Amino acid sequence: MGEINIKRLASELNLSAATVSRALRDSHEISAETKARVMEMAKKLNYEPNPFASSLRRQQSKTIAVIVPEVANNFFSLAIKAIEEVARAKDYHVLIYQTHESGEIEASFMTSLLSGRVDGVLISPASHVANKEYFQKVSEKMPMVFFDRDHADIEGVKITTDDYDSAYNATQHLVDAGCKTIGYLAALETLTTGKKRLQGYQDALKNNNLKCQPDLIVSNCENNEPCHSKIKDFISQQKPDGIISSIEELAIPCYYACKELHLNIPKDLKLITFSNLSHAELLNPPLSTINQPAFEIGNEAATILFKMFSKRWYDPNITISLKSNIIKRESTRS
Amino acid sequence: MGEINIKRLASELNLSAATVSRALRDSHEISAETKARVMEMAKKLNYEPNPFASSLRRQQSKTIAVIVPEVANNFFSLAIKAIEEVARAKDYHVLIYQTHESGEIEASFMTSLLSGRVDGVLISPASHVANKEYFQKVSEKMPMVFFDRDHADIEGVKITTDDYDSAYNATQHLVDAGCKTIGYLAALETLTTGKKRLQGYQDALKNNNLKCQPDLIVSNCENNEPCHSKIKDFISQQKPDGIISSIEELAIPCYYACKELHLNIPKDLKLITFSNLSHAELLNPPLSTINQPAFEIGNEAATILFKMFSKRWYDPNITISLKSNIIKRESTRS
DNA sequence: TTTATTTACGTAAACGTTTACGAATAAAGG
DNA sequence: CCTTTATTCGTAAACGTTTACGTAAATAAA
Repeated sequence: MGEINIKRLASELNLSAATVSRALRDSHEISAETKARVMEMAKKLNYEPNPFASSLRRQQSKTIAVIVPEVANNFFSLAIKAIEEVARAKDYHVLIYQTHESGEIEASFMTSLLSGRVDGVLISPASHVANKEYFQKVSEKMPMVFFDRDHADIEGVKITTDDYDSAYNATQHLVDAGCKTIGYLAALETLTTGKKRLQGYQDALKNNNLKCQPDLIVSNCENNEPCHSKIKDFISQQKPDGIISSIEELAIPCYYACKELHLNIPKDLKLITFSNLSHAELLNPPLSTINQPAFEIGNEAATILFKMFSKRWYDPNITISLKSNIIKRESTRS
Repeated sequence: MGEINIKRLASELNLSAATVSRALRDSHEISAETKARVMEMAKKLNYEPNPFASSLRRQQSKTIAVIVPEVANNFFSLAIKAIEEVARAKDYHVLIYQTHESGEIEASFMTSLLSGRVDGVLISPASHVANKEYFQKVSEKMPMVFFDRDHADIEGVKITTDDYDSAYNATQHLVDAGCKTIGYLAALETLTTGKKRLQGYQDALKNNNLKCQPDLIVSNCENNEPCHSKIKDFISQQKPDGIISSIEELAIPCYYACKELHLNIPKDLKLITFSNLSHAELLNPPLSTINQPAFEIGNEAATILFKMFSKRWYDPNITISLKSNIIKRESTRS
């Protein structure tokens, strides 16, 4: 029977395609009676307008892109959940891209978006950064919002958390719990996010007159396998009595390392981590966490993006910081 | 300076748009020399072909849709991770839709896909089912693959796990551990997935000559808040010494309920659950799980979808079952 | 040499919408 | 009565590609 398009729909109704188009878009130029006829016939024939023709003509895609390092991550999956909900409410579609922390992949995605495939971008940049100039290019062409992660040297709208404060407070919490030798598991070091967390940790140490030795900081530890032994070595050699982990993925190995080293959490070693683990309460021992408002970040970022679409947002260079929530549990009990 | 399109690119090169288009697509009709010139200029001008014009003309979108109940879920986020990777390798784009278990939302997404916005669909259907006829409509129009969840009365390509066997084996495991009164936390009851799990549980009980009372089955428990008290009431009233949970979301409340009821896992109550919790090992006590190969399911589903695109897949009605992995931990120790 | 074939490119139509412009009718104003 | 304005719809161009078809030149076959 062939596909049903607006011309066929129009001819069924003895109308022009223009009139049908306008009726479907509820234009004031069309009489109520005609609109009703069009709607009815459209429903009857299961007419679905071709989005590509529409996007081509109108120069807008009704689609946004979400670029994240990984989907399978407690934080990002929650943020995506929120973003999809906001988009759906606006009848927008959501394209998902994973960079796997690669700057090259990120660059390839971003430049492909220059084609106009999307009306806007929500991005949490990869930690392995390549060139960065594509950020500029994309944001010149369409609204773009950074969420959670960002680069200090790139302007734009950014939704982050209070990374400095929460790292500072978490470290202070360890100090208050009696820790004297506090290790830091670093990550995202190329990003503002990671830098601020590290700075919060270091400043907290200084303000408590605790030494801030470089060998208390474990870096370059974001791949999986070597990570565990690196952390285990760190614990057995430096013998920290407290650890703050800048990402969840580095805190989990601590549990295993402590088991293997027969160290008790929190007696021998107290542990707190940035995390969106939903069951931290049920771990053995319950894990103290710096909980980022992942859903709220996604929600806020998407909401602002849509405001930018409708020109109800004017500040092209602002950072909005949402508060993280430190939840003290058994793993940092003094 | 205006947007750079194929016509401008062509005029820069003193070529026709047709030649440029063919060169960019590496057509044999174009000389190597011309191709090189075109490529160079395209790169120089940062030319990105308009995907809508291309999709409109070629009648294909280079995009697939993934419809899931939730993104923020250990299972689905892993599956999506795999799907995105497969899609990226094929230069395809991935649209994400969340149904929140609503059949109406699902129906609305599916019918909107009839517009041709995507070349194929990967779907894990909502548990609250509405009409179902849209499954037929969509699969008539484009390749579609069910993953994890499916409806028995709908034909199609389905990638599932061995729900019956794994539920049976998990129940048997509880029996072997000495359980006599084994409760079942039901979910997904409208789906084949849920029915098979329940059947596996029931058959295992029968084959072990254990009574299979209806009041050992907790149903309609997929919303969050009422769920906890329902499970707590169930445990305190029916006093099961073993529980198998058909989804992770129902197992977690058991931990809290047992705490509140001062019951010890596994001494008073043994617990095993379908789950993709990555840190089940670290829970208190470590949780026995029926681990579904989420990544592999996503990978397999996406791979088959692409085979369907290229007509290298012929069976329109087949169910491929991947094996789940039962991991016995402290929570079911006898 | 003539004819057939291949190579390399151009012309123009097509994909299915949307919208600027125009026109016809009806209503209102003078 | 004529003129203006509002209402409602149609015509045709435009969005940026792709591709069927045609063609000129070069090469091969005869």
